[in-house]
Amino acid sequence: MTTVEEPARPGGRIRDAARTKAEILDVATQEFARAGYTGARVDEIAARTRTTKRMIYYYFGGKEQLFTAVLERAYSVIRQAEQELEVEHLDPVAAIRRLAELTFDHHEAHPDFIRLVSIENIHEAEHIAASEALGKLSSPAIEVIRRILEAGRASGLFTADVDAVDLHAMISAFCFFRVANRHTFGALFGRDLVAADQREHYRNMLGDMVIAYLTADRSAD
Amino acid sequence: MTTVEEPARPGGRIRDAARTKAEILDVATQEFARAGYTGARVDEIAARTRTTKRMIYYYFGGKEQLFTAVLERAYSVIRQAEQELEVEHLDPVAAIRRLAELTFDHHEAHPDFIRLVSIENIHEAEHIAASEALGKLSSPAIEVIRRILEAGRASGLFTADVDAVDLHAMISAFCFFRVANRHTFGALFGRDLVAADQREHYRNMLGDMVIAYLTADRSAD
DNA sequence: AACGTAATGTACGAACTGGTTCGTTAGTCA
DNA sequence: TGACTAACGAACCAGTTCGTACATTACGTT
Repeated sequence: MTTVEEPARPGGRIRDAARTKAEILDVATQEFARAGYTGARVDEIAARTRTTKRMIYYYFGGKEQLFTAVLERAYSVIRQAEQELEVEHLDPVAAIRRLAELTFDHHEAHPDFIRLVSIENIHEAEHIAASEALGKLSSPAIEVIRRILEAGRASGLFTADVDAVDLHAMISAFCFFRVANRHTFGALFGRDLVAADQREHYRNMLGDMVIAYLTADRSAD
Repeated sequence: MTTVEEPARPGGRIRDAARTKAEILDVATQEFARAGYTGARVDEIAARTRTTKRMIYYYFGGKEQLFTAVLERAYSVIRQAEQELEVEHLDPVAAIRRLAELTFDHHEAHPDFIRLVSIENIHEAEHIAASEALGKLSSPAIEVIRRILEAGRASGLFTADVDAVDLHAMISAFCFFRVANRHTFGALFGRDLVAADQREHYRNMLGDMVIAYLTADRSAD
């Protein structure tokens, strides 16, 4: 992730707290994502690092806190990406579609993050709850959605009175499922949801779905 | 799940292979869903059974095969529920909405199954792949969807040329996400997607979304 | 240059965990 | 009724895993 590649000074150990910490986090992210929280091995993480297991306990305290730190950094990467949303200049329909596509792309580009979230849910989000950094700090994307929805309603393009968090859930659900359940879905239905030649198809499907929902005539219900 | 409660004959051990196997599967389902594959403890499963760890190895061979057996039975429960779909007499719009609601209800009613699927995806569906019973045997729900879509297109109600498997993915994504990611979503956005008083809201939202997608005017794109 | 502290490495141990060995009992069939 | 086998239980074992005690070294400061 944030790996700062430094030319490994040969012979003698180097002292670089920041690099050591970052390297541990990088490897830990991979290992936790690969095998789950319980399946991840502290020894394995240490072995794939230029430092030793001792340092994991020195810097993070233990396996549990290490996993929390991994989650915190993984979420901060997403937050950063969401900050860069520049959709104010677009019309509401295009803005929402753009937002959905960015979410789609981000999920596809970060399968490790998706796995970490799945794992954290198995553990009922206890690490997020224990984290001061992550607690109740909602995504800035919600604010963006809220403003787009407001503009869409004002201009009469959006018929429905949709909540921003709900719309975020709808978009995330589609993107998350496609990546997270790729394997069981593929095994059971013989279709790879993340196949490269299907990418545009599903990306359009998501946009169509969201726009259809927001602009649908709900009077017939 | 399929627990057959028998009055525990006091004193002396009883011999009932079927019941012992079923009881092991019941407890194993809970334990695997609770802690994940690696986190689940064979000793713990045995302890919560009226039999011993020896029997787990006697009947299933090992932890891996036990988990596979748990998955097989969990999926068979869903298959059975899907078989009972009676939507042929409904008009296409009502039929799709009905199907979506049944999926919604089933996911909500079986959170353990959702967790097992999440866990199996972390392990890249290797157990499903190793299972002869589950391999490439697609859900009967797909056939139902295909017939409804056909009728919908024929009557001119559905504008889009949507694939049955894709629509199944769309519906599942919403239902799955709501249950599977309940905890992280709740921690991050302060909203419980599975709260009882929000149930109707999300159930309607799913139906509206799917119908909007299927009946939308796609000519403007 | 001496020194103090942050950073690092080695070796080890106690508890746990999946799996097995060996022996026992209940039911059934000739 | 006696013997044969499926079903079962207790104890145990070998490998693993998180975590720590102790020793050591690099680097900034004075």
